[in-house]
Amino acid sequence: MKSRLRTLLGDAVKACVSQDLLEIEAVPLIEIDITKDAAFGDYASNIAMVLASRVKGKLPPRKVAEVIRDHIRDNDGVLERVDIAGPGFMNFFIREGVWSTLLSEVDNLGDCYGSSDYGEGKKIHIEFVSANPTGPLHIGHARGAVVGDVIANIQEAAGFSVFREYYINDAGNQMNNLGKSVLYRYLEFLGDDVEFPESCYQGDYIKEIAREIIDKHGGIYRSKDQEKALRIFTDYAAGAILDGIKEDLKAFGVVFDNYFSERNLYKDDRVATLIKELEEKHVVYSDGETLWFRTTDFGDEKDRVVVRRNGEPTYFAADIAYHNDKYIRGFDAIIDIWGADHHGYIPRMSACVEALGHEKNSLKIVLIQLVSLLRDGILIPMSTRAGEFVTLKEVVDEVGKDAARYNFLMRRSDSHLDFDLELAKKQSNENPVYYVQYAHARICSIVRNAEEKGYTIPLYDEVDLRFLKLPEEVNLIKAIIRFPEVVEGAAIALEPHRLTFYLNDLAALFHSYYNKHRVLSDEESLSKARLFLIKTILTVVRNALRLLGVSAPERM
RNA sequence: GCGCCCAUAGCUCAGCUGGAUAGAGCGUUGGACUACGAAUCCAAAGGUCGCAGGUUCGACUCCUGCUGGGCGCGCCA
Repeated sequence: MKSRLRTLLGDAVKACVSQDLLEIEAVPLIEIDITKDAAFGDYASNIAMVLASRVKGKLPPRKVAEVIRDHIRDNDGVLERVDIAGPGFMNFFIREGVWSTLLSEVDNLGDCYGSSDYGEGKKIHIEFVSANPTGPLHIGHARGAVVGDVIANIQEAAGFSVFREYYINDAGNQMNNLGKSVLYRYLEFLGDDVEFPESCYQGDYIKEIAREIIDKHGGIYRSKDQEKALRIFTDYAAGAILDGIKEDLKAFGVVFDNYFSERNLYKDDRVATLIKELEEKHVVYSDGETLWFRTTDFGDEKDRVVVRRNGEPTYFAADIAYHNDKYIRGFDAIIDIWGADHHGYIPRMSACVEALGHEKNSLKIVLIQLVSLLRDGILIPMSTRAGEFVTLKEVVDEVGKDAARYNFLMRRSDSHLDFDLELAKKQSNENPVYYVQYAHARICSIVRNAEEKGYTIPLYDEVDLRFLKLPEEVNLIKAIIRFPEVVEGAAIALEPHRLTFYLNDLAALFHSYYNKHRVLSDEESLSKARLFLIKTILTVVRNALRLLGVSAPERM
């Protein structure tokens, strides 16, 4: 509807311009807003006010609005009337009955309703989670996992071709640390007198891995060359932990197309080759002992080291190579999901993108703020280093996938989030997941009821939608029609929380309607019209929940 | 010291990229089950949008300064 009006209005403006009624340099973006007050119609546009200041001869906004209005060609008869109000708003009143005709689309598209071809199939790479395989995922990773996953889903629905990737940081010295940690525990178990260093990973999962190695191979590594043993332990531990991470993510509904190992980048000297290329482009320079990236040329506050004095490339060097690789693989746009504590890293990363010759805004970075885990309002203290943390798996096991995911999606991702375990478990009105799911189950229940009474759930052509004229019904229809716009908006803004807010609104409209009016009554035509209406609500709720990765139960 | 983010109802947060009278949930108070599921609904109370300027037809939104909180500023990852 919105886009329909936008074309209508755009054409009208063009007509005015071509008839020299309005002299302007360029037609600006036509904005159509949904009004919050029925007195202002259904949609409103500020176009006349925007144009008024740019028009040669400076016409008053209301005058501009009048001229535009006179040139609107509403061939389909969508509009009841167009008012000009306030300082120069154009208020569009949609003809009664037009709304319900739009429901045919919901019925026709079914599971696809809400999707669009906005993205034109462009290839998008989205990287998220990307936690080091040095320990199981904890609750802090969970939010990024869900937000990344849902952004990917939304992008797909908006017509992009999406590739989900997890970057495995498996090349730094933290991996050595991991191997050492397991090795020490291993030797400890075998009775050797070792002192477990404080710098090593303290978590119990290290012991479990050590125990596993003993179970499989006994003490054969005790006598082996330490360096060799360390390498074996490192690889084993990283593999085991990564397997666990994959499992935990799967249980959380997060699945990747690819796990990309940082070590891959060092094969065939790919990092070194790229750095050489960058040197030839003069974006990397040497000061005699270290190599620097000239990120200041692209807005960073200082240049960054890519190869250390000792000849070792930095993490940053690998990251340049990784992002370069994404572009080489042919992605049109790249989305990175990072913890908010990495925000200082953004200027240098987007500097790279520019230096590599790509458009600056082809890389978008979504920051995820920290999560405070609470139980009954009391903060649960966590420390990754000390191995004291609540894992993702524990949370999912305790509160369930649906509640966990939904709770992480209820706020903008760049604002702090309190996650209360007891609240997330409560099956009450304090927990918004159930509010939405309940609406779904409730509709399913009505449908079952209707079928028992001999109704078949009607198709669009089988009902007379003129029966739906209650204000509650019109509001519901408007909300249903809005769904594709919400999905598209969320995709453009990379803001999945818009979906949860929308779902809450829709569920509220439905619950209120349900409490006030009966779907199934003695009047058959009315009942059928209403059955059709709730069927479209069902479709939207189910589709939206699917995008969020939350189940839509038929009974609860 | 420099940079980034945040500040909206008692609490937790939205506010659709500058629109008309700033919204929702929780909490509080009072009400609704002899009809499709009360995990629901209805109503009321609750605000100097941190403070002060500026930009314009119009500011919670953009700019500057200040106050208060979070984070970042490694040849760590």
